[in-house]
Amino acid sequence: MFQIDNMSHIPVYEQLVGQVEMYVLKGILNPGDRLPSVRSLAGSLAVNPNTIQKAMAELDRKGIICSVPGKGCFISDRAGEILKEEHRGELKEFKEQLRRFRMAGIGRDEIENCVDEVYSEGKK
Amino acid sequence: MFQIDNMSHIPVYEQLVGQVEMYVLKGILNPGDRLPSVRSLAGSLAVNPNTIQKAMAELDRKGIICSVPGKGCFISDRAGEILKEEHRGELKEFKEQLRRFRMAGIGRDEIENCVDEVYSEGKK
DNA sequence: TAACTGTACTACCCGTCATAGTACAGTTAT
DNA sequence: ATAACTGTACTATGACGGGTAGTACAGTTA
Repeated sequence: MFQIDNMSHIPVYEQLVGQVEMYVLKGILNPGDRLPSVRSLAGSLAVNPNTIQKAMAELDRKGIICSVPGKGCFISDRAGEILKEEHRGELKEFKEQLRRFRMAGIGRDEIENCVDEVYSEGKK
Repeated sequence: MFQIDNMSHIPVYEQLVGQVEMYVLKGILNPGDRLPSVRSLAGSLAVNPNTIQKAMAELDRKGIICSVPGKGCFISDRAGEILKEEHRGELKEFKEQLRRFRMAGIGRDEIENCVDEVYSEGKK
């Protein structure tokens, strides 16, 4: 379910956070679902338990999961809601990227093509 | 002309690289233009000369500027061309971002609004 | 000659990422 | 109750990158 890219410049714990969030957005992980334990994840991913715990702590801090000592880590009820709100906030940064594209001479039609392509994926 | 945000998590030398590239794309810096010297920039920006030099080395490596010992650093003839090509390569990453937005429930209309807004800025 | 230019090099500080090992408290099944 | 799990906390260590500090060298220009 999870996989780590050791060659990536992105920290391992951030990769984990990102993958959990992605699975939540995709509906693969749903509220109440239990994540693998810190130690089992550390074993299967060949990563130090502390690194896994760091990812769990971050997810718990954001409200994506709910860590319960002795029981495990569970997807929070508001996980999807929180993530969607977070992405909405990234729209500002998105505009900055668009402005850079425009200055780089990338035409509006090229952008429109990308949007059309992505938002047509998986449609009937 | 240049300014550094010490509170940013982005390395100073990367901020400098980004600003030079931005000015090139905006047409404020043009081929042949001479950048302030390493030491004067270090002084005015209150940054170590080594940090400035690191930015210059990176810009020289990418072909954006041409460093000439004893004379100075000058905007390369192909600077604009190189930057536009670089941004074109980022279209793939742009699509990934779009997919994340779509999964986060951001509608196509919201994206279209952003595109329209950005590509309408500064138009007659 | 003097004052500039870019460049190279070493040394050091600091923060982050990751590992390693230990320990403690809560939960669950036997 | 015991054993085996669960999350959590803590210290110590090593590696790496960003940044500073200082020095030095070679090319350019007035």
